[in-house]
Amino acid sequence: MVPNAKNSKCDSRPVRGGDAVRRALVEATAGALAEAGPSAVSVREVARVAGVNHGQIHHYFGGKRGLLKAAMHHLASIHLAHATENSVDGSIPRALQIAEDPQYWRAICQCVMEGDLELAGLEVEEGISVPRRALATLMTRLEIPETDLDFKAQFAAVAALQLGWAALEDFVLLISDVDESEREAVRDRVKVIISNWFGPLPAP
Amino acid sequence: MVPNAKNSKCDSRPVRGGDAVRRALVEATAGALAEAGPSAVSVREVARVAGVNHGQIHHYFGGKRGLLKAAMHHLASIHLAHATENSVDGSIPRALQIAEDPQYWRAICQCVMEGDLELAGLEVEEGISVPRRALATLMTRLEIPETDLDFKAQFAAVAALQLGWAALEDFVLLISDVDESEREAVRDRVKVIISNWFGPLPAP
DNA sequence: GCATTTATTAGACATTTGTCTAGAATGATA
DNA sequence: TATCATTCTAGACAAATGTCTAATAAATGC
Repeated sequence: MVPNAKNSKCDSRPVRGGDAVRRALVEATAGALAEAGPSAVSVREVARVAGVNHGQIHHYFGGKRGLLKAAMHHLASIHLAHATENSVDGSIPRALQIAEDPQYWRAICQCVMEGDLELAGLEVEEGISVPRRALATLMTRLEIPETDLDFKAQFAAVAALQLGWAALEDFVLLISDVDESEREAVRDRVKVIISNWFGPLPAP
Repeated sequence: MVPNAKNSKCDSRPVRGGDAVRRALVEATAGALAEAGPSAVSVREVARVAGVNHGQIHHYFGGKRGLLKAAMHHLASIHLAHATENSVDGSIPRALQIAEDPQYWRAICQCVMEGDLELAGLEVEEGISVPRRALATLMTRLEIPETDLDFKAQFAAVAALQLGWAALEDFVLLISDVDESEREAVRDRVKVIISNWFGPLPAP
């Protein structure tokens, strides 16, 4: 990675002050986490792009693990804010809203693929993870019995589709022979496929 | 990872002889590649589970990069053998046959997510990668014009579904609230969803 | 049996990693 | 101004990594 990165607000002047340092580190970590996965995050590299001395990580987060958790929590709270905000304004909330927060979902996929389920499942609210909450909402809304295996398979399929899309969009478009000029159109059509998956939802 | 692994045929007696060493290293690497991604592969660890001195890697493969390429090539050739063998016995070949070689597709996903497209796209035959070949077959079989964006979107969606499934099956089942006893049934239903994606295919 | 090639081993080497610390700089408070 | 807590810096440290090599062991060809 080039030392002269495109992250961090200024790059020339180092970041100062407790909150600013915390924020810069968390944001830089979140980016690296979604980009390359937890094990590939280097605390020294993260500190460099955040414009901060690497010793600060131990000071503010206790170590790499604490920094990763803080970054994941940061991404999850952003996503949760988007999700609730979307459901407030009248629009029907869909199964998972992966197209919205690709960084969050990419980070989840990275953690899962590295086997770090603790990190991937950290985004809980009242004991329930974010995707699990979407499932529960959808099932009550559609009045599905809890043991309907057909529905569970449908949900699992659409979850796999959306996670796969979030994590591998570029590659999927590549093997589908979609060039740059067609990307937007194809992406929109895939969104439609996902939206229509369960048919029209009844109003709450 | 525990040093006393479950890999390698014997574990007690070290592997000897050029071909045997090569094979043991490639197989151990393929496993680690699918499990944790290229950057997480340690040549020393791989040599240990293969029952081989780590110096052999430089001797037989020139270094880590060569070993990774050999492992990817190994997985791709297995998959290609399965694919052609399947299309011979009369059954209709489907878009991608991801459920068949999860190790291969997991490895592909790992490479893509780390940004190592060279490694992910190495599985070429006559200049065309494996997934790209599936696309071409399907399009000629269904007589789809090359510029049909709706079809490309359908193909991209099913590719994302299958890749996402291969890479994240455990996690998807987890968030879908599928417990151990339901796994097999749900998995079968998802296979059906994929098989019926493009409707019945005309005979070749 | 001897010579030559191949296979194998153990280790050196530089680099990178995460952790932790002693001390300097900074800022607030009294 | 003097005191104190916070913030920040530079670096030490052990562990792990990929690369490469000199030396030994084994096998092969004559």
